[in-house]
Amino acid sequence: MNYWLMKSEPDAFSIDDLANMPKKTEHWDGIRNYQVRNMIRDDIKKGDLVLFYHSNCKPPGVVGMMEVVKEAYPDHTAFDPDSKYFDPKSDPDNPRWLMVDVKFKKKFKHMVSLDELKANPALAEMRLVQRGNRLSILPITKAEWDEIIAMCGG
DNA sequence: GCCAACGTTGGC
DNA sequence: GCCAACGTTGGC
Repeated sequence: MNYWLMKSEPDAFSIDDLANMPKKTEHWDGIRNYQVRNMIRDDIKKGDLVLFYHSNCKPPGVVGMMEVVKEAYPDHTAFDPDSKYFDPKSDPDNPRWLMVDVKFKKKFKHMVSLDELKANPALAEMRLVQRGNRLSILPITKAEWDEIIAMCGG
């Protein structure tokens, strides 16, 4: 069992949007970074738990929890010329981009803002709070997961 | 294979 | 809207 953090801009797709999906489940599409693609391909497993992070908003922070319910499969938006994620170099016979499906588990009573994450010494090693981090999916240790769950008020 | 130009992310 | 960080592209 691994732990992850996934970022989304709430204007585009928020935790409430996920909670309102049929079966509270959606595919996490649009990943166009090779490091993140490799994590999806190799490391993200069914049953893994994921923090939902709202980025590029006020305030940014962790707002809830979800679970991986389907492991890596081709990201079909790469083949759709009308999609903003269209990538003409992704061959349907050898897809370059992958995605997983995630299911809503819980919205935190108290969102854990980026400021709070940065202020907690136990989380100083998280890549999220280090400068220059731009990956949209990050691995989280069990200790970090437990720390953040303790901060969110359940 | 170097590296400048360019595009994107995301906090502020 | 600014801009630092940094990944990607493409000329050479």
